[in-house]
Amino acid sequence: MQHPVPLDQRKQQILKAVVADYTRTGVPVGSASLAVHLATWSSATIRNELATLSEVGYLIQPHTSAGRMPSDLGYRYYVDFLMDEEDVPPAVRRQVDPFFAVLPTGIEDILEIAATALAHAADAVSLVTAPRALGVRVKHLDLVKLSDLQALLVLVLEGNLVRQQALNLTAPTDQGVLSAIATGLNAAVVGLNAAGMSRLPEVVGLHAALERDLLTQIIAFMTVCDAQQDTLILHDGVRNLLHQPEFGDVELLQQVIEVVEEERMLAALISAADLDHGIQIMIGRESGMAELSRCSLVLTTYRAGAERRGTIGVLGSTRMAYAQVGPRVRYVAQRVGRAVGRALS
Amino acid sequence: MQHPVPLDQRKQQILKAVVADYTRTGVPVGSASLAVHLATWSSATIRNELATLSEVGYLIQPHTSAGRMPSDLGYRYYVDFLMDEEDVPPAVRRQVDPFFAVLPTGIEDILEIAATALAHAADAVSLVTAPRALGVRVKHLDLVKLSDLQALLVLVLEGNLVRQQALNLTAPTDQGVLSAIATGLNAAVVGLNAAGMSRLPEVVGLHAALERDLLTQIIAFMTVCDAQQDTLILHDGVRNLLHQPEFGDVELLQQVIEVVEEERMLAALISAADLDHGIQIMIGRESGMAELSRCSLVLTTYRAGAERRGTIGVLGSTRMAYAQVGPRVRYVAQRVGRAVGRALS
DNA sequence: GTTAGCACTCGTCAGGGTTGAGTGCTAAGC
DNA sequence: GCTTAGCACTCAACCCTGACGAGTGCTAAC
Repeated sequence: MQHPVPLDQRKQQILKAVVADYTRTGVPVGSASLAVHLATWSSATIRNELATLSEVGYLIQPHTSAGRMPSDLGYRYYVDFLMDEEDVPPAVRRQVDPFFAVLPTGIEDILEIAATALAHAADAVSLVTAPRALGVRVKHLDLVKLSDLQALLVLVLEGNLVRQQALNLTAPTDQGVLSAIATGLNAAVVGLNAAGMSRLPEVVGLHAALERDLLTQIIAFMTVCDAQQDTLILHDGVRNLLHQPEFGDVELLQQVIEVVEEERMLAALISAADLDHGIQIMIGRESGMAELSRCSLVLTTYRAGAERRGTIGVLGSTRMAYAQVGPRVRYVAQRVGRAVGRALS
Repeated sequence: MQHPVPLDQRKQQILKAVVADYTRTGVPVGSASLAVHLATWSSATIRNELATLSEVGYLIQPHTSAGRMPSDLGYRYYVDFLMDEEDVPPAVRRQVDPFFAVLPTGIEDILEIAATALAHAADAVSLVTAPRALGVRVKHLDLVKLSDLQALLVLVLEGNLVRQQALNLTAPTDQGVLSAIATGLNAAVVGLNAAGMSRLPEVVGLHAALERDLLTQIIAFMTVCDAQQDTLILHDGVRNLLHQPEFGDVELLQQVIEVVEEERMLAALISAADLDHGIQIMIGRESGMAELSRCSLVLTTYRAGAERRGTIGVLGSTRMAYAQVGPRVRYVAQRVGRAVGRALS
C-alpha cells in the first residue's frame, strides 16, 4: 500500500461523514446534507474541502452536478484511520448463537451452518473454507470388505475428520484377514502423516505383500485428501446482494455470482488474502479481480484446536458498513472456531 | 390434471410453433412470423386460430397489440402431447462425461459434480438430493477413543455411506476395551437397521452396561442419519438464470434465489414431485409456490445400486427448452446413478 | 479563513408525438 | 364454409423536449 495523502482534522471528519452517509443511503452525498450533520461549518466550506478530497482521489463524483462518494482509496483511508468499529449488537448475537447451539456431527455441517449464520449476520455473501489439515496425522484406520477384490478404507484423521476410499486388493481376501491387517497397520501408522508413512520400514509378516500394497494406496489417498481440503469453499447469501441498489444492474450481478459459484476463483481470491493481521479488508479493485471491482471482501481466520485454521469472511458491495461487518465476521469466526474445535475434540 | 381441451391438427401445429418460437426468442410471437414457418396458411388464418387458442387458455397476450406466448396450460399441452424430445447432442455429452471420468471418493463429491454438470448441460439451476437410505443397514462399525469419557463412533452403512458421531462414555474406558466392544457389537448388529437394533436381545458379558448404553446412542444416531439424508439438497447454476431476459427484473430473481438458497423450501418442492413416471415436469404455478410462478421444474430420479434413489433435476424459466432439458436431465441422472452405484459398490 | 450569494451544469422525470408490430373484423374469393 | 386480403385500430417502445432541482464552482464580502 502506498503512503496515503495525510488529511487534516476537518478533512478527516468530512470524509468520515461522507462514508457514513453514502453507506446508509447509497446516493452520492452533497455539501448541504453534510452541513446538517457537521453543523460546525457551512455548506460552502464543506464544498471547498470536498473539492480537495476529490483532487487527492479520496472522493469521486459521478457527474459534475452530483454529490460525492468515496473512492476505493477513500474507503481505504476510512478503514485504516477513521473507522470506529461497532460492537456486535445483541440482536445479531441472538440471531447467530442459535445456529451453533445445536451441535452438528461433522465439520462440513458446522461450516455450512457458519456460512448461513454469517450471511445473515453480515447481510452479504459469506465464504467459508474448511480448516486446513495439511499433513494431518492418522488416528485410526479400518478396512471393510466390499467385494473379493475391493476393500473400503475408513480413515479417522487427527481432528476426527473421517475419510473413506475404496482400495483394490491384489488377491481375494476375507474380512478376517482385512481386520488383522488393519490392526497391524494401526499399530504402525497411528500418529503419522503421509510423509511419515512413506518413510516406514519395510513390512514383514504373513500378509506383507498385501499390506505393502494397501499402504501405498493409503499414502496416495492421504495426499489427495490434503490437496482437496484446500479447495472446499462454501458460500451462502447470494440473495443478500439482490436488494442492494448497486446490483440493480444485472450485468454486474452476473459477474459477481459467476465468481462466487466458481470455486477456483474463490480459492484464488482467498489465498491472495494476507491474513496475518487478524482481519483483512480488500476494497474494490484491491482484490485484483476485475469482476469484483464494485465489491469488497472482509476476511479473517478461525482457529480450531491446535492452530488448525480456516478462512471465513464475506463478499459484499464496496458500500458495505465496514464498521459493523468486521466485528461480525470476527464474532462468527470465533464461534466457528469454538464449534470446530469442540467437534475435533 | 384436468382433461385438456382437444385441439385439431392445425391448432396443434400452431401451438407447437408458438412454443418453439417463443422459447427461442423470448418475445411474444405474432401471426406474421408464424406464417413464415407454417407457409401452408396465411397470417390471417393463423390469427383466427391464435384467437381460439387464447380463448381456451393455451396462449396469453401481454397486451392487445402484442403477439402470443404460451400459458402454463399451453406448455402443459405442449409437453404432454406435442413435444418431440431431442437427443442429447454429442457436444453436451462431451461436456458432461469428463465430470464423471475422475472417480471421486465420496457420495457427496459425486453429487456436487452432478450439480455442476447438470447446471452446465441444462443451462439452468440444478438440484440434486442425496440417495435416500432410509432404514439402511449397518455394514461395519468401529469405536475410536477421543478422551476418557468420549469415543468416536464410525459407522459404515450399507452402500458404503460413512457416518461419524461422538458418543459419551459412562466411565473412563481405554481403546482396548472399545475395540473389544466394537468387535462384539459388529457381530451383533451387522445387517440390521435402526429398527432391527432396537429389537436385539439383552446384552450380557463383561462390559454389558457400557455396551447397552452405547447401543442406545448408536440407535439414536442412526435415526438422526435417516432423517438428515432427506434434507441434503445441492444446487448449482444460479448464474444461468441471469442471462435470461425474464429475470432482468431483479425482484423476480430475488424471489427465485431465495427459494433456491433455502433448503427447506427446496425439500418441500422436491417431495411434492410425483416421480413414479420417469420424469416430472412442473410448469409455472403447478409447483404451487408463488415465488416460482415464472419457473418450471424438470425432475427425475436416479437409481443407485439396489433401488436406492435420489432426485435430480433443474429449475429454470418457464420458457425453457423442454424438449432438450428432459433428455439432458435423464442423461445426467443416468451418469450419477452409475457413479453412485459404483462408489457404493 | 469562512461564508452568503449566484450563475451554471446536468441527471431525472413527466408529457407528448411518432413509429411499428400486431391485432380483430369485414368482405371478397375459392 | 373455409380462407385470405385489406384496413382500421391498439398500444408498448422510443425519442424529443422542457421543467425541475440537487449540487457544484466561483466570487466577493465579512
